[in-house]
Amino acid sequence: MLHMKMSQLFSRTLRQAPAGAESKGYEFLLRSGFIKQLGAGIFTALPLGYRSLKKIEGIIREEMDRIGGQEISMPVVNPADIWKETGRFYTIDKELSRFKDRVGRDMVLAMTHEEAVTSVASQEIDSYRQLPQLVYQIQTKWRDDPRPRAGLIRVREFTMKDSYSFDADQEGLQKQYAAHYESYFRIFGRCGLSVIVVGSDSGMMGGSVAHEYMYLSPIGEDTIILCDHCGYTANRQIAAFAKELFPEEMIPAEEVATPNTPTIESLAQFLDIPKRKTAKAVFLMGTFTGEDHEEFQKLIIAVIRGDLEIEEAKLQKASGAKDIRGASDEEIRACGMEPGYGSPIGAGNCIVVVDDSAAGSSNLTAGANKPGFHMMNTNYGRDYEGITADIASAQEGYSCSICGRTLRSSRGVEVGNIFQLGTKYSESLDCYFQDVEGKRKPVIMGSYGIGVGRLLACLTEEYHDDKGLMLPITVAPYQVHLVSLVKDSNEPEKIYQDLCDAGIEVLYDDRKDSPGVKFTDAELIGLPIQITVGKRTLQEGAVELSLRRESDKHKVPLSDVVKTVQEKIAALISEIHDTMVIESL
RNA sequence: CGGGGUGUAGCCUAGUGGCUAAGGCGCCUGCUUUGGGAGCAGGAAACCGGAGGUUCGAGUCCUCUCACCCCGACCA
Repeated sequence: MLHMKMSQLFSRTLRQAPAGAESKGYEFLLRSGFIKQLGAGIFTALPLGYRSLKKIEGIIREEMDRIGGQEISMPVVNPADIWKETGRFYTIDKELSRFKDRVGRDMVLAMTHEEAVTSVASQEIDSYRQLPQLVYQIQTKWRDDPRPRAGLIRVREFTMKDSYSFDADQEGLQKQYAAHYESYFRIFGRCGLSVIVVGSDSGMMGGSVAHEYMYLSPIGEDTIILCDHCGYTANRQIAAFAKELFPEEMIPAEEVATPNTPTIESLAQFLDIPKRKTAKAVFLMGTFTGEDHEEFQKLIIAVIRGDLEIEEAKLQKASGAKDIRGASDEEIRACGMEPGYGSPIGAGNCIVVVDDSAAGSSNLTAGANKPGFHMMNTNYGRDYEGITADIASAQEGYSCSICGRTLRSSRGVEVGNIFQLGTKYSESLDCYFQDVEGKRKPVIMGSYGIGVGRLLACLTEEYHDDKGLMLPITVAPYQVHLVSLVKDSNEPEKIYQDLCDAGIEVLYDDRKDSPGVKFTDAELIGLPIQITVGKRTLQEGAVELSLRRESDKHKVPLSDVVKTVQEKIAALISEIHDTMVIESL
């Protein structure tokens, strides 16, 4: 339906914000009657909110179709078999919800659809002639997140656009990846959301190259590291930075009494040395999955120079652990080390990961694994061994690894991501094709997601004032809010019909409420164009037209209403298109 | 999963262990009113999250439990 009378609208506006609406965007989504919460991280989209979501989905469809996507719909409930075959049934923790059907078969609620799509592709694709392929869907996902929060930003049930590319070779994947890279800028641009793209960790998806699209906002849960000079951007989970190393001539290690110095801070102070002359050992318990899918736990010792901090996502990747958590004192002692005075020197059965800051700097003071004692002048390679990797957390103020300038950090919300999956899923689910020479090869895949509800949530954070929402015309539930302040006249009804007949999307406030109520609601819902039909102007044969984002009203003769509105709509749309920034890979 | 908090009508809130649980917004009826959340009159709507317990008596105290929110852990 293009139009709606407010007297008929299913939802209603709230004068007061329900308790628990932390952010403004979320508060207005609730107050304007866009959404309603049903449970933790579970929401109903009411008519207005659903219309906005469908607008966003419409933009996504157009842009996916533009790069050759074919829309499909895959089931939310999957047989667990395919998830067992890829191993994710075992490697993903409680976030993946499982249940048994009546016969006792293991089932899962799909949190993403790599398994399902690869399974179907394996049956459809046999030849290089059928490649490349791109399919997408806009489908419900369930992820039993340990902590939903922030309204629609982080929910358990949500709608996601997920697309999957299938290619015969790496070049093909690159091409589809690049197409998505650009397409996403068009999608977010058309919605009116400015985003930045950052390099990211591939997390549970596996694969190598990945990017995230970030809406920069203090409410974001991710930390982004940026270099304003050379344009380097990355999620902190993988962000690199330039580390200064301090190699020296190695000198013999020496035990030294250091009472009451369980922290780097206290140790450096006690010995009167800079923190960078120390090696910090952080102990974590890693959960690993063996060949037979059996889980086991192993202590991980992460060694890093004392002036830096560990980035757990990097450590997890470097150690190969499926999960990582802080180790208890007992667990540390069980491997022969002393909490607060620990180091990998003489460590028992555990995995040692050494940050290159510690490996590349000499004569560092590390724990002696004896309460109250440290070892001075320890050296990687001589006194202990381990995997070396970058496991340090990038911080604001550090130096850019590319250009050397100072890095900045910002908070961001991930609204989209693109992954180069490679052959992880095609190999495990037997999705092979024959190439020109008749050779059997696994299909090379990519996977690409956009959170639709999260995108709307970000838009409401970006587009509001103290009175309510002011969504861009491309995503607002309706284009025009027609407010009638007159009775005993059928002129508003006529205007309403004329606008509808012209294909304009109108929300018509035909209620018997007072002007104040109507104006306030119009501001709260915040449709981009408002037409007010009042007694005075009507006597002059005119109505008033205003834009939500501006305060001034313009008189428009009755005969010009449709035309003027059409012009305004066109202007607002082209304004969004004109300010769109599209980046290429 | 750890820490903290909140559950009283659709929404926001009040309610020393003591009569029939109170108010505002919203809702219904009637009249009045129509350029910024109107007025008057009348009305409907709550087993006070749930279960136990203490007590002559529990919305109020105790125990357990459930739900939701916030911080952290976690997370595409």
